[in-house]
Amino acid sequence: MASYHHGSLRAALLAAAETILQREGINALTLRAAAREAGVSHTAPAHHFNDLAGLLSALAALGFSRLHDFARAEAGNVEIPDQLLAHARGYIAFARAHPELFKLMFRSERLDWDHPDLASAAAHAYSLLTPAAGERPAHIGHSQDALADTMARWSYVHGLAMLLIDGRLSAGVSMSPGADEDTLIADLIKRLQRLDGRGHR
Amino acid sequence: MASYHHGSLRAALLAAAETILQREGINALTLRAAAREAGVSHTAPAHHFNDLAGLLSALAALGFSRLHDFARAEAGNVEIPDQLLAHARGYIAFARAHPELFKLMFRSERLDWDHPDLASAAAHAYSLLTPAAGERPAHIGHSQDALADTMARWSYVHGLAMLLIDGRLSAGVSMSPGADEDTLIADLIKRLQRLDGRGHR
DNA sequence: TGTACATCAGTGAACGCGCGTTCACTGATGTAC
DNA sequence: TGTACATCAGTGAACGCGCGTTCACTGATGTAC
Repeated sequence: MASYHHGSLRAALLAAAETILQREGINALTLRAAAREAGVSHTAPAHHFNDLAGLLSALAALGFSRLHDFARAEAGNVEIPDQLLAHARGYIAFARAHPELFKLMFRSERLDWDHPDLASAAAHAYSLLTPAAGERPAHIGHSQDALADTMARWSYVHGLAMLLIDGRLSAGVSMSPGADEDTLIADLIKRLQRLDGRGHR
Repeated sequence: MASYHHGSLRAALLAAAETILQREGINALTLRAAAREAGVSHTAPAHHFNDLAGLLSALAALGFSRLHDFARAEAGNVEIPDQLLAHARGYIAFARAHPELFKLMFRSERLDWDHPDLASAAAHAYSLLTPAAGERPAHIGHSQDALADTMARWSYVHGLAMLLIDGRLSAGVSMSPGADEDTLIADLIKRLQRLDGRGHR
């Protein structure tokens, strides 16, 4: 353990990076800071991640995979028609549990989307929001409609998550004193269902 | 003009900052870079904005005021019941026209929300999304419902804007070859109306 | 109308800081034979 | 089972860079009398 070689420095650096992210925010997250936090020389990270974008991208990939797990966990014991809402609850829960990590995942200018790990982890997480084949009547299941539904769902859930963790909803809009925040959020998530379908029903 | 005093350096620095933002992104926007772009010594900006957060906050305030103008312009000749959709169209149009500025406006960790200009400009812009008093029947116009409606609207429009300018919708979700992007976006904006009201109608 | 003086706006040299990167290195591990 | 050697993982000193900040300054403007 106290040997010259660390053994699992890559994982240790990712954990250190997440610690810094939570404690000091994204601007304090540098290659040198991650090395310091992991107790290792400041040139070591370059052996595992080429540069800062590599480290941030790996951390974001880890975030997307954890987002997926949150959504799946929430949908575990739920019946098929309610899975969409469960996934949305998981999405919001993840954003509130890991706000800095969530924000990093959408700082596109600092991530390298050519990293296959990142791209596939993100696609995997978002596949949970696309309408399942059996979820709606077959005759209106055109791929164009499914695409629009996916975009609408993703926009709503993502926007809600962003504004919640930015404190813009509870700060900018003055909360009524008697309002239960969790109840309000649960109500907002339920509205997600209304976005589906091209027609005005 | 070639005098020692600039005369309108504050405005010139804001314009220079916006140029840098568009050209090189938010990470390149520093006090020194703004001074360079404006052709002025690198200590000059401190006379107008205390520090970088001051400059960024002033620029964000300018962005919120422009966002408000976009939304109002779109709603100019539109009848009352359609004003909400017009405001949403303006919101999306602004985000697409000034993507970097829009992103800066939501980089909360780099802005100073204690600056009164910023807080009021943001509140002014967002007042356009809150349900107007006469917009809905009085007997269901409880303030709690109005708050939830505002949050739902804001979440959806904001999420859509964010994902659009990040290229995540057209990149992550593969666009159908024949799909007209503008038509799709117009359809998505129309769905905003369905979010209103607490009940399931 | 003039004069004195305070204030404002911008300059330019200098500083210390943390950053990423380069470089020659050292110790541990794996592999060919 | 041993030996030689290549490769891998991490070290530590040194570098140049752009940054924000401080400081003494200078030129222009406004104001009191």
